Amino acid sequence: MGRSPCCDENGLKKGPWTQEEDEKLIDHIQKHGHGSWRALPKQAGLNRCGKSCRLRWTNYLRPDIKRGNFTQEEEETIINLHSLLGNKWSSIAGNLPGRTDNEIKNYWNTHLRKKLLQMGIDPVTHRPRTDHLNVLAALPQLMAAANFNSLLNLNQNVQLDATTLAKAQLLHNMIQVLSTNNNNNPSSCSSTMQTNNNLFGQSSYLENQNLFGQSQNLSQILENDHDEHLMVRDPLESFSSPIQIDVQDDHNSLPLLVPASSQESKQAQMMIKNKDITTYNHDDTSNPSSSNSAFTQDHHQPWCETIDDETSDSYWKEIIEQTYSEPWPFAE
DNA sequence: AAACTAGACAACCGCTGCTTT
DNA sequence: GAAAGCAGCGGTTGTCTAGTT
Repeated sequence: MGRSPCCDENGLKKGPWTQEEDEKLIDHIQKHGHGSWRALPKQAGLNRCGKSCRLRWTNYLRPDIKRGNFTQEEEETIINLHSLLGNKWSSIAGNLPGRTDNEIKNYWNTHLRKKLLQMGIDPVTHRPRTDHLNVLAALPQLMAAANFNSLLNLNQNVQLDATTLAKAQLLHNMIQVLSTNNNNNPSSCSSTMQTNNNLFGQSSYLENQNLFGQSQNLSQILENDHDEHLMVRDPLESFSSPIQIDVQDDHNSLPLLVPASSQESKQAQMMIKNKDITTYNHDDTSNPSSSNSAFTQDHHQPWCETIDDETSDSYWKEIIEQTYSEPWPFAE
């Protein structure tokens, strides 16, 4: 497709538009429509390329453009759609009347992306960040209080090398944190969750995405009993009882931001394509496979795969070093 | 008051896909 | 079927402004 860019032509003005240029463009389009963008500048008496005119019109001068701050509803829609569509800004903009792809893209990059990062959510995958610095942000204080000696005592009858022991201890403490947050006091959850609540006024996103993402991150040690609670098998189960975590089935919660399966993702994209976004509801009880159980059983699979792939020694070395703020004590 | 920095957003650039010739 | 033309998309850059030192 060999074609030289239209803006290669010499002498055409670039940069910010003046009011006079805006008026010329608006006047011409109101009278004649834009027709061929390539031909428009000449017809309108503008020393610009057609591309520049099109962008100026679609992103700024169009009369149906909505100005002003994004509402919370719009924010949620963008995040939701972004989790389904990725950086398909024009598709996202198609579901937000009055907003342009450029505006949404800018808003994402300057606001929403940061918000998600602060919440410990990867803005690309819409899953808990895997850099474990954030995932484990709440751990250090608890780790300090952890009774490592008791673990050693408990392990006296088991042959474990130091590395395995450290891994087990870390998992053990992570589960303690998770079970504490869930069993004792829902309001005393991690700061990450509180941040999330502040953003959306609801906690469901994080309950689905982050907290249980963490639980399911430990897939090798968890067992889902397919009811409304998760049976957490402690990695050191020979030394302690399984921990039960209650899962609130909040029907008033926001829809899941990430489809439970690739099939569901396709379904969502189809609906968006058909401008039927409002009908996309993960909690559709008429279809059991799309209910929350889909999340708890299927959705976590990629996340588990991730952790499975990362259970190398280097991965653990990094986690343990960061958690204990000490050098890896088991260097080869 | 000047210099510097960071955030926000408008605009540009290069590429892609569709349509036309 | 190939080449050319075009509009649109997404990533990136440039510019402006407000806040900080």
